[in-house]
Amino acid sequence: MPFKHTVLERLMHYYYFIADSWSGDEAAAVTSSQIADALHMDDTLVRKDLAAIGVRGQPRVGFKAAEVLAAIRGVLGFDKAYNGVIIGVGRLGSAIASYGGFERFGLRICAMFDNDPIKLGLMQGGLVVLAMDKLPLVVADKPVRLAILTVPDENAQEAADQAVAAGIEAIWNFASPNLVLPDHVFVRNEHISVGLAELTYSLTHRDSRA
Amino acid sequence: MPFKHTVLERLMHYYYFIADSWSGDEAAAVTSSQIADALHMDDTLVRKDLAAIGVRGQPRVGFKAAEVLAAIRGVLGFDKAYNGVIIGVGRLGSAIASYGGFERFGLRICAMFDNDPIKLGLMQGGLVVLAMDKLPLVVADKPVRLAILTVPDENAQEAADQAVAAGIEAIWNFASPNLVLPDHVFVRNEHISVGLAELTYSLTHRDSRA
DNA sequence: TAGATTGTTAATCGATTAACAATC
DNA sequence: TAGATTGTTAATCGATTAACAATC
Repeated sequence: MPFKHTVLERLMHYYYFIADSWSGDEAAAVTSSQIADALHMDDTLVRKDLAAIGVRGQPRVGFKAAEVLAAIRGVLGFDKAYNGVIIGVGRLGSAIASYGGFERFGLRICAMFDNDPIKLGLMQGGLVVLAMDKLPLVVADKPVRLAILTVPDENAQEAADQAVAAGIEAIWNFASPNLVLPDHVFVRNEHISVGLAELTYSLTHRDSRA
Repeated sequence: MPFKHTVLERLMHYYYFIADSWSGDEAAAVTSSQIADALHMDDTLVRKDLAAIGVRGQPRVGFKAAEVLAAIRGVLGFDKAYNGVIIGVGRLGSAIASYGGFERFGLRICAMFDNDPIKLGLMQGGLVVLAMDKLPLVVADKPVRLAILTVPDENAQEAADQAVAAGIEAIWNFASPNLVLPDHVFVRNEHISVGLAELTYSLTHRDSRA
């Protein structure tokens, strides 16, 4: 069942809302309209989404919070462990390395790579910086499935090619260029400019609203 | 005309593709199918989008690249200047401060704020770090319309409230919590976990593909 | 039981694609 | 002119919402 991007987004929102408001009580229930109200959406859509991931509710009661959380973790893959590496130890790469929130979702950053000799060996968020030619070894050894790409734009394609050659299956691309890669490699682009476009658009057109 | 998010994304993609492949020749043209092929989409949709932002093409020739670029800049607001501030001088805030790519889209970062006394006065990307109580002065003085929020999750709501009280019109939220703010404030959430969800989902279900 | 909530079918809505006439 | 490409209407598709019977 190929989920569209927005469904994943919604599941993530459900997850945060339920996790945040959950007492920890195994039997605690949440209704589709509680979720819908909090997220400003239709309750039917919430039930559809939950049905799609195999959660059954109870009439007059709602859905067991613990069950919903577990189902979302399962579908999104948070209950499995993945190794990831960061390629490009600039400011952004360092910031991501020091972010501790990935483990909660099953992602473990296990190494950082950079070609700048000055950065080699440097500790960043508890990780040593290795030279790019060590990438294939590390990928094969752990094994590593995900590469987080935080290199300068002009190096993005080459670094991505090296990652794919090493056996990486998915790339989280924080550089601007759209990478040209084999179809079997999954790419998620995190271009900052898309968010920026939405913001400048809203600022430009806000006078005409309300 | 309230554009949906995805339309803005597409316009941004058109912009990058045309800007990258453009010779600089004022008369150079690009056809809807050139754009569509490069971006793996239908050429009719490209023409619809371009028509929606008021660009007229020429049969047998295509659309003038320079005209399309100018129209997109106009719609997205890249041709106007905005001041922005960064609130929260952690690693991510510093990384954003040192990113030089915003000016191209009309956004100028003009100050950074943090409550940690150790960070005050520190230079980051050419900007001095100021205490949060200076925020209203700076916002009113420049004036500043956008706040980039890179504080720890637990301080996000409070910092957002202060920004709104100071007169900020839009917030670019890099923290996890969904902010509760007045309707007139535009919020763009940049939760890292949405991208992460897409990646772990793709890694979990990749075996069943192809 | 009565009534709140789920689960599901049908209707609606909007966005994308197909078809094709108009244009240069 | 012939033919490539635009512009636009009609058809399709998929996603969201409405309606309501089933359930506990």
